[in-house]
Amino acid sequence: MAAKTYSISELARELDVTTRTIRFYEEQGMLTPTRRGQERIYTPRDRVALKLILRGKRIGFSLAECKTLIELYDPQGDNRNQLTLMLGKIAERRLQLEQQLLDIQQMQLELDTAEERCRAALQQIPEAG
Amino acid sequence: MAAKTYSISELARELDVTTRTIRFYEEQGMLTPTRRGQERIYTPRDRVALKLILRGKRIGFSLAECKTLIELYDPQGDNRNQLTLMLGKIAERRLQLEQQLLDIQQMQLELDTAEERCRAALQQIPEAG
DNA sequence: TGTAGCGTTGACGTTTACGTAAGCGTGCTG
DNA sequence: CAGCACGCTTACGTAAACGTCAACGCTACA
Repeated sequence: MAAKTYSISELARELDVTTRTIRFYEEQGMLTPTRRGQERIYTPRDRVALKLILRGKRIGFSLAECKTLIELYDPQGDNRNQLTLMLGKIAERRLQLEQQLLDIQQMQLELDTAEERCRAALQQIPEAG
Repeated sequence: MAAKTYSISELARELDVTTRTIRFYEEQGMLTPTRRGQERIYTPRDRVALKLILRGKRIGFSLAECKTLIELYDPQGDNRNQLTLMLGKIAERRLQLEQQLLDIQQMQLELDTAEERCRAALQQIPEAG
């Protein structure tokens, strides 16, 4: 059974990006859809890669960093060195993610106090019109 | 007692950015140090603002977004509309942070399986030299 | 048959976030 | 007093991440 495939505009609609963006990611070697003639055909695997990219971007990774995320996902590891390198990259990412968690928690705290200040200030205003 | 102040290079060293970057943030209206002649003098408040910017950047906020973070921190709220607007912005940020938490958790899971695959593959390799 | 929708390939434009270099003043210090 | 560290402004350069045409090909369909 042939797995489902997607057109570029299907993917674009579903994941809320432009087709230009998808083609750009391909230019950068982050996606490698097959072709039917000229037309790009995307597999579920391509779709996953694209989602990885977008998720990475949401937490501020550069496209280059997203690319390594895809490499982590792809089972390309064949020799010992590659694999050890890969484990290193993974550990690096973990550290980065943990820093981001701290940053987010810190920001949430700051939003708490900001909101408190706002509400307090609103209390001070009798009943503005 | 006058609070501590900082020179631009002190801040740069401590927070690991270039002086160029600090001046750039000022150009963008995100920092407003006082002057002693030409020289910029930074207060602890400026330092906090800078830290907010850097933290924001680490989790992928644009400088424009970081600027609103600073506004949230600054008690500039004086009239009712401003304050209500501010509360809206705060709520927005919260949603964004929660999405980022989800993204990070998801990535951590993916790193888990990536690491597992790596280790499994390493087991397969007898004892490469 | 034309026109609307989907796809393609260039190629140039734009915004963001700084880097880099030139040229200058200030203040210590060997 | 030469040189170095530190600071300033002005201004051009640049990499990343797309946006925005232009010009074209297929297919369906009213």
